[in-house]
Amino acid sequence: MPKTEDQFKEAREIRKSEIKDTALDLFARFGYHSTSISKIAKEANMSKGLLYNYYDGKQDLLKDIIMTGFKKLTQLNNNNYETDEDIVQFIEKTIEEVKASPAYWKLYFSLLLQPSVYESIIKDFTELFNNFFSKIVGYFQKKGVKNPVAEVLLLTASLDGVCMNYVSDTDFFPIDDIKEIYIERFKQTFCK
Amino acid sequence: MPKTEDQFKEAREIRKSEIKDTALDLFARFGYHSTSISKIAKEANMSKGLLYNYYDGKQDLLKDIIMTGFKKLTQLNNNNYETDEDIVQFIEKTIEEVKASPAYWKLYFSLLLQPSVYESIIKDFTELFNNFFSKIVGYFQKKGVKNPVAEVLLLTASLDGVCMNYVSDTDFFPIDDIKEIYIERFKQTFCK
Amino acid sequence: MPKTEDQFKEAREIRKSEIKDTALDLFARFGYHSTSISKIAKEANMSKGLLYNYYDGKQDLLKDIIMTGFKKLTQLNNNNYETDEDIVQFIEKTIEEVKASPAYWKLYFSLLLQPSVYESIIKDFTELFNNFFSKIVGYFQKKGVKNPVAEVLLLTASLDGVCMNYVSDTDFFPIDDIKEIYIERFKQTFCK
Amino acid sequence: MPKTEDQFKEAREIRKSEIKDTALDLFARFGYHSTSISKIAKEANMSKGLLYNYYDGKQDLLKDIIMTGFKKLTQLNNNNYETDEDIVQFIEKTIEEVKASPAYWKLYFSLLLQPSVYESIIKDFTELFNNFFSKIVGYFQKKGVKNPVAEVLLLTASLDGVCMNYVSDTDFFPIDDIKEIYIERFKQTFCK
DNA sequence: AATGAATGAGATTTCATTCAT
DNA sequence: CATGAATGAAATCTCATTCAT
Repeated sequence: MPKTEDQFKEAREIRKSEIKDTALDLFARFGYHSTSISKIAKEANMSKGLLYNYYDGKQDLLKDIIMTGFKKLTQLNNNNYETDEDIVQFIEKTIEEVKASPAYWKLYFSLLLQPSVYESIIKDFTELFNNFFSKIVGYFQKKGVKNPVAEVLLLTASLDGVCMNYVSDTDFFPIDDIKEIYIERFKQTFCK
Repeated sequence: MPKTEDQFKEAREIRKSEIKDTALDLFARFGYHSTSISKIAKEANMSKGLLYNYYDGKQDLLKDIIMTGFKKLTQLNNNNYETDEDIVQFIEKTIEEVKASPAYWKLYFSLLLQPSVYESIIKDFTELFNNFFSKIVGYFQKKGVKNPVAEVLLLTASLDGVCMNYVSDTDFFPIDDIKEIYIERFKQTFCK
Repeated sequence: MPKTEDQFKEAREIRKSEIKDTALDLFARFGYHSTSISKIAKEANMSKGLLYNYYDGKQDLLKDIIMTGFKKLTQLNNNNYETDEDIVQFIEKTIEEVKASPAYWKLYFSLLLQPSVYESIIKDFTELFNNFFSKIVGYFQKKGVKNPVAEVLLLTASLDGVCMNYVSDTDFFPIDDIKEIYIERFKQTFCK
Repeated sequence: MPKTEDQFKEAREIRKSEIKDTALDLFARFGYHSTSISKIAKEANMSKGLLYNYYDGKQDLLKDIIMTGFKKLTQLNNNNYETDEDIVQFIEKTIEEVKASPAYWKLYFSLLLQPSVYESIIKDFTELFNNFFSKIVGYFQKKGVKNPVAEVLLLTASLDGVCMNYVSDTDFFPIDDIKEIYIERFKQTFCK
């Protein structure tokens, strides 16, 4: 008896998830360029051919991995950056997210400075970031700081650095202590 | 008149510098993996064969590039991190250095999370960093902060993030404004 | 009520015809090698698996396409090449046949010079052609021409050329005008 | 002692010719699609990699083969189609050319009806043909025939057919006899 | 009868590295 | 010192065919 269309679709999604998980793991551990399609297929216990049944190629697979994580992220944030509490929550959630998926963020950061790989993927990210950016600039404007744009960039850049250092060596980097200090200092500076 | 041995050596070093400069430029622009030896040789106006006369291979070339920058860095710092002024100077010098050689630091950050490429190179960096690290922990201990190690890591991670964002888009990122804010805030927090 | 064996057979033949039509269209438009089994199956609204239920493979499908057209052709001709009128009719019918099934003949000509594809198929064609050939040689012998074999080959080769040019660009090539001229000239030359 | 630039260039051209000759032979014998790069490299006694040093790929190689033959062709013709003798010479030269390079023309005809392969290459051919076409239409106009365009197309199509049949089986097809008949008939019809 | 997942062989292509000159 | 031809291993990708359901 042949499977129904829905059954096929579901099985397909499951299989794609397996591939994505495997690939993400390898990409994060060995780097995108040093991970071959063959390696991914072997690790996922399937033939190379089948992988190409699911994805158009390595870039396409990468894109799906990045986008899947990215969608999860957009669902996470309430996208409100008005009160002090909103900002603090944003910082906390960001760090929690990185703690939850260090492999994903390791991949993300490893691609950031590789235009040849990243450019084809980055568009949606930029859009999301710009949206978030303008909102949070508004927050700092209300605070009356001298240079709100620079203020936002310093905030996000610092967070980037913290997250990047964490994913680079999760066992060593005391992310929770640092989160605490960082938030404490943020409150001291902006929430009197 | 035949050249002396020293003259030979010097000429050789000059040629190696040319190669390094070319390669660094290409690595930073297109990424390490997307830059072929052929491209480097062509861009440096020499044959592939000659390039292999100077370097044992792509990795070896990369290592020399990274190490050359690294030596310059060690000469830069006075390696004293005791007074407030020392720390502020460290921050300033770091940012000035990144402004002076954005290509180098772009390459550096792009490799940071690619163990397969970086591992062979990173040892000396770690050593330098550890040396610096323990000294600066001392500074924060004297300040009486609760968690000096986390404090140092937050400082260096933030700086990392700022520098990485700057090299990722030097035209857009207002590094000077951010430096100013960052140092100002550092003084407010730690130098009363 | 279950279907009779004949009904089964007929339904099967209809399905095979659908496949053949689809495949012929694709082969003619994109070429045999550039048309994948997947594409044919999709275009024919069936699964690859089912297609393999009807045909043993790509070559087998091609063979059936070629043979079906070939059978139609044999039924068309009365196979009599004795009078002037017979030859003229042969020319006319050939051209009409090509006008009726340009896709088929495009495929045919595109395969003619690709032995690796065609060899397995060509045998029956050769046989038919030889049969036709000897008969038409007789016609020219009776006409008393010097080299009847060459005469037949020139006739068939010219027709080949005309047909090939027509199927290569049906919209542009004025096949009817050319047919008219060709027959007129044939009559002038051989039917005094 | 390193070779001079000219020596390299010359050696390169020789090597490219070897590759082209080998590939043309294989393409003509087995067809373009059924001939792999590996096979060409093996037959030419070189590694696949080296072949890619000379050509960007299979299509590029094909293009060079076709274009090389095409240039030879343009040099051949005096490009004058005014007198009866001009046309007769054109016919003769065409056939002589096909006799001289049957493999080339087999390849040419085998590609004619394969748009997926040919399209990228055909432009220059079309241009040449159009140039020739308009000139020869003029010839038939002066002859006062009813439909000069159709007349030219019939002529070229017939020649195509003759040539194609010849290259399809050079041993069997009596090209010289046919040429003689064809020219004789042409004279009878148009040169009174 | 019917599906599309799965395979595997082989095709094209890339490129760090070596080598003859 | 200097060249670019040459290699070979490995990467990406394709697709006719088989198979479990």
